[in-house]
Amino acid sequence: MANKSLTRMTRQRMAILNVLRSTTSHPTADWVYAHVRGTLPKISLGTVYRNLNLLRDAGEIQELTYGSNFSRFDGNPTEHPHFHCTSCQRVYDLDFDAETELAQRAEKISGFKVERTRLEFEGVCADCLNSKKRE
Amino acid sequence: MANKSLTRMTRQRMAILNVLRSTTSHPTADWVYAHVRGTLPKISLGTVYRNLNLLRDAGEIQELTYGSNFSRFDGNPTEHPHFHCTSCQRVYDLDFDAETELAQRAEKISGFKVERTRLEFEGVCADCLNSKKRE
DNA sequence: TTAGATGCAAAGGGTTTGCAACGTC
DNA sequence: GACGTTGCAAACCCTTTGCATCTAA
Repeated sequence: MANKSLTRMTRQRMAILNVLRSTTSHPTADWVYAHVRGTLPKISLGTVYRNLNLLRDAGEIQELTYGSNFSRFDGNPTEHPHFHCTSCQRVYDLDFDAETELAQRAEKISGFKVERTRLEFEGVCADCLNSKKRE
Repeated sequence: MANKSLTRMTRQRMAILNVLRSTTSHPTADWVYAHVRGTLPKISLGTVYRNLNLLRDAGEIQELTYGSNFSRFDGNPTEHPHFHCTSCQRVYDLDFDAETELAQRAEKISGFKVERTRLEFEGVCADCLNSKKRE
C-alpha cells in the first residue's frame, strides 16, 4: 500500500495525521487546517495541502476524488462501472451490471436510501500494459 | 432519472449534447468546448459549463466527480464503500467488503489491471430521512 | 550537517456568475 | 412578447508553488 516513504515526521505532519485518524467525517483540507490550528496555531494552509498529498502518496490516508479535481462528463446517463487508467488517463466504460445488487446491499446494511451507485476502478489499461512490456 | 426538464433546445445545447453523445472518451468541459467550436465557433466556455450542468440536472448526461470538485480525506487508507448524503453532505463509511470480488470481475471482463476499486453510494442518510418525515 | 519541511503570499486553473443583448417558444 | 439563454469578462475558490528560513535525523 505504501508507495513512497515519509522520511521525516514533523510536528505538523503528526498533527495532521492525528486529526485525520480521530474523525470519521471525511473532512476537507480546510477542515483539517482549522482543526490542526487548535494545537499548531501557526501552521499554514500550504503545509496542510503538502502533507495531505504526501500522506496520500505514502498510503497513510486516502483522498476521495475522481482522480482529479475537475469533472469529466459521460454522454451515457445510465449507471455503469468506469475504469480510469492511471497511466494514460483515459476513462473506459465497463460492461457489467453490479450496481443494482450493490445498492440493495448498501441499503440493507445502512438503512439509508441509495439513489445512485458509483463503481470506479483505477489501474492500468491493456494499451498501457502492452507498451510497458515493450519498454 | 430526469429531475428537471429543459425548456428550450438551443443550437448550443444541441451541439454540446451531440458532442457528448458521439464520444465514449468521458471528456472534460474544456474538451467539449474545443469540439463544439468546430460547429459553433463563437460559443463561450461559460455556456458550455452552464449547459453541462443543466444537462446533468436533467439526467441527460452524467458528471464524473465525487460530489464536488474539491477533495475529502479519509484517515482510513483501506478500501471500503462510502455513502454520500446529498442532503446533509456527510460522508459515511459502509461496512461490507465487495471490492475484491468486483475487481476480479472487472479484470476478467476488461483485461486491464485493477489497482484500486472505489464503490460510492449517493442518497439520503437515516438522519435526513427522519427529518423529512417530520416536516 | 543537510536534505527535506515550513510559513507566507502570490500564482494557477477549473468553474461560476453578473449583465446586457439575443433567441426560442 | 416574455423569459430563458448566450457571450464576455471578471470573480471565485480550492490547490499548488517559489523562496527564504527552519528543523528532524
